[in-house]
Amino acid sequence: MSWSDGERYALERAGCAAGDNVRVPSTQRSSQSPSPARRREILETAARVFAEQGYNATTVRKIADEAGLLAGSLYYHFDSKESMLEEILSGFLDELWAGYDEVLAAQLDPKDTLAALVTESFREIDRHRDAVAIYQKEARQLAVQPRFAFLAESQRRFEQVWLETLERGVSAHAFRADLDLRLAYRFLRDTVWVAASWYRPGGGHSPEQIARQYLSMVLDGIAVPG
Amino acid sequence: MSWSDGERYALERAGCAAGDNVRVPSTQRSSQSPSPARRREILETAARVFAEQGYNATTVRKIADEAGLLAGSLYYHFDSKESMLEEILSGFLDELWAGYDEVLAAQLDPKDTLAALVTESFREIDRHRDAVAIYQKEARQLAVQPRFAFLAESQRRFEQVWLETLERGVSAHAFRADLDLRLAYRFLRDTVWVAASWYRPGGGHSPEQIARQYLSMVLDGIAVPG
Amino acid sequence: MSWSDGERYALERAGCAAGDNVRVPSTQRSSQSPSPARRREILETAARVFAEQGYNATTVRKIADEAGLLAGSLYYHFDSKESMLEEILSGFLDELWAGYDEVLAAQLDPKDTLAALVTESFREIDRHRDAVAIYQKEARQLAVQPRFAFLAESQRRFEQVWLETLERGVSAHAFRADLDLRLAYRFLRDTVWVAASWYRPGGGHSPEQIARQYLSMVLDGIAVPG
Amino acid sequence: MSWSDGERYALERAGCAAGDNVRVPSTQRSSQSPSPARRREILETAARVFAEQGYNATTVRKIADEAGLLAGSLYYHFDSKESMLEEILSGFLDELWAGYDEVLAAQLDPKDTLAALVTESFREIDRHRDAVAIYQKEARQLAVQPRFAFLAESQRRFEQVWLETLERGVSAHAFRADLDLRLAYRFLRDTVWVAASWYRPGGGHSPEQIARQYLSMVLDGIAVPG
DNA sequence: CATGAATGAGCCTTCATTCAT
DNA sequence: CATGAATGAAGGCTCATTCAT
Repeated sequence: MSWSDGERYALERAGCAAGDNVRVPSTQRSSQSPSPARRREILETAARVFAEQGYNATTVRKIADEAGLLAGSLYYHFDSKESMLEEILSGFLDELWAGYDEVLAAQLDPKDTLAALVTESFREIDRHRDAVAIYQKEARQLAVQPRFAFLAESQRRFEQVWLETLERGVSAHAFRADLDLRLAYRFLRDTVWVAASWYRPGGGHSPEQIARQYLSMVLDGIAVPG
Repeated sequence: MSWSDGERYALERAGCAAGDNVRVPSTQRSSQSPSPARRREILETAARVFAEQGYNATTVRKIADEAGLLAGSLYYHFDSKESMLEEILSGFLDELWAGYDEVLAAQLDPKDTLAALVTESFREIDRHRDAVAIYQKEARQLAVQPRFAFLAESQRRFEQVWLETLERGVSAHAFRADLDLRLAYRFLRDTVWVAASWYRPGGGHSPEQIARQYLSMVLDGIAVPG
Repeated sequence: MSWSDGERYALERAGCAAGDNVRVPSTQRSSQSPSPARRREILETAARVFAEQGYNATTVRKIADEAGLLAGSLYYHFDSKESMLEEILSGFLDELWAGYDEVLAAQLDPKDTLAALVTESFREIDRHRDAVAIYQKEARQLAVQPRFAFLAESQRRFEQVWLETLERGVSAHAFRADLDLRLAYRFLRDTVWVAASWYRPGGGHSPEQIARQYLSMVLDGIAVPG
Repeated sequence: MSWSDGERYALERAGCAAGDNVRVPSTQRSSQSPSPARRREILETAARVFAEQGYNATTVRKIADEAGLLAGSLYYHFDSKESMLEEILSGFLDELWAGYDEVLAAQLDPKDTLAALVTESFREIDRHRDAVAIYQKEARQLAVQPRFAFLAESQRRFEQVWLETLERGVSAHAFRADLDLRLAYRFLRDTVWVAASWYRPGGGHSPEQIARQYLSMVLDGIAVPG
């Protein structure tokens, strides 16, 4: 398998200019504007603990301990445990969609689009490992709550983007015609995102390297053999 | 892609004679001796709710409600919420290993072994959908507890079996030689098990059909072309 | 001043057959039906403590202590601290309106109606002293909450009943024509209900005796006529 | 009913020279020396919010918000939330007693004294509406605390003054001899002060007008004399 | 077998208060 | 004078678990 220009484009893309976001974050600094540094620090701590122990199993005390303050003090920065979760997830999704939108705007051919999306996904896993892990574990249950409706919306758009790409690929004879596309979509989606459960940033493989390997396995499976 | 004898063997296997279990369940009828029927009924209810809402988010009262008794009454049948979880997971793993062991005992060639393992996995997903979903979500955190050491042990053996199969396949020139085998292992493992998160028993596709599709995607990716 | 038949009717009325209630209590035993005895016991304790210390200043621990159980155990009987408050207040208002409705149904002349209403009020103070005290102190702030809308509704009907009685009395030349009726209404209303703040059941005066004295002052004044 | 000289005296009295205070306020400028203007502004805000929401239900942050500073900044001006309350209540009582003392010093006859006291009370309601409302709601619970002993002391003196006036009136055949004086005292006291719960300064009626109406009802009753 | 009632530990959250800047 | 950030003590509530009946 050799890399097309499109794939190269995707794999080399470095900057992440914000495209049109999927949603406007409802938590734009809950009315106050406390020091963003401390705030982000706490949020990253929360994300890590949520990812490690699960959202429900995580106590705010634990977060506070790890962040070096008392449980009550968290509430100076955040409205609630849930609002931390919301901010973590929406922050991740916003960036993800910024990346995806840029890929889509490039109007690559189906195979290159798929490669670029996969690569972008691994980049997001690299950048938001904790958020992705949380997302994997909690999204299904959260999505039914009005507050987390943006998760459901994101899932919907996600499916649409990937399915369209697959369909375009089938039409263009880039992907096998005998695929059950919904199954293939799930296969791809899970295959990529579950990686967050074992991926460790800075662990020998760059996101791009992993993406390349995954693509090699995945693509040569669903591509029309040549 | 055509099906080898080994694959056919795997796909047709119906019975599930218990092979040598990985572990002896410590919870064989927690000291009382209630009607096994009611007991299983409750356990299945618990599994369903655990799978739907997550173990932590599930209250013992919710289980009781769905099973048609009061929360306190559960403790006649089970020692604790945790012991229900343990029984659910160990029951699933015991059956899984019974299936795997039978496959391994057949000493098929690498490609057929892999096919048979994948097929067996989808059969277990079909039979223990809730348990698999719970396993996916909770195993990592549970495995560190002594009580759930059998999870870690199972994971270890799981990795060993799959890696060996892959290695044998590379040696036999059945699988591509340029694979990062650990990556390929994770890829396979996740790809198969995550299916539990969307699979619905009796939903148009039999486990064997899904297995075949997955194998088609996966195998033609990792198989040596040509 | 001598007592008319109507007043005598009011003062002698003993039984309290439930007329048409103002509202259906939304808290009809929150889905369970735990022993009504213990439930009422706790509720009376809560009412007493609320009346003594104020609703906000009362901790559920305090209620539990006084009722002889642990704080958490209250939640077996009640959904929340607020639901106890609701039940206390609605129970009182339901009985009050049962009494008022019976008085109104008797279609007495204005002066007798007023006397009967005042007497009935003192009877309710006697029976629901704590509830009345709570009502006095908290109603204004509670009434704006949807959950306690029945308070506002009751106040509205209350004002209507009393104002009508006063107006009929003025028309019938039973009450002075030079009164500011809204002022007189408030005067009467407060005068009667504030008594709950100092009234002690079984303290020498029966509700009927106190009602008689109050009526004497309200109707005829404290000054020596002439 | 016509107005005696004494009543006229009472109704026309405008100035409010401070007589001998009941107590020396312990909070005279809590150790700092901030601008008295800002201080009073904050105190009035606090009084308003206390009156609206109740002392316990009022957060120090709410006061700060309404006063246009941060919660912590209040502590530059005041020692504590409680000290604000104390200052509000003592300020009101000091002025009230200044007025009462002046009335008493005039040595009017019982009926005129009573009229003057009532009128003075309505004037205080007009001037210190919030403080009176707070007093009504919180005094009972506060009075037991050493810090608020001045409330109990004031109540004691209050009762003494009114009871004496009533007794003098009965002796002088100005008031009915068949009254239960303690009951009459409570009747009068409540009747007057509860008005604070609905009185709105600048709402059509001057304090003197309301006082006149109340006196008319209290002294002569609402019934047409027979 | 099941219920009703209670326990007690722990959770999220609130809030008066402090204090360095 | 005021702010930003934190403290620490409660407070309301949940929930797994127990146990007499």
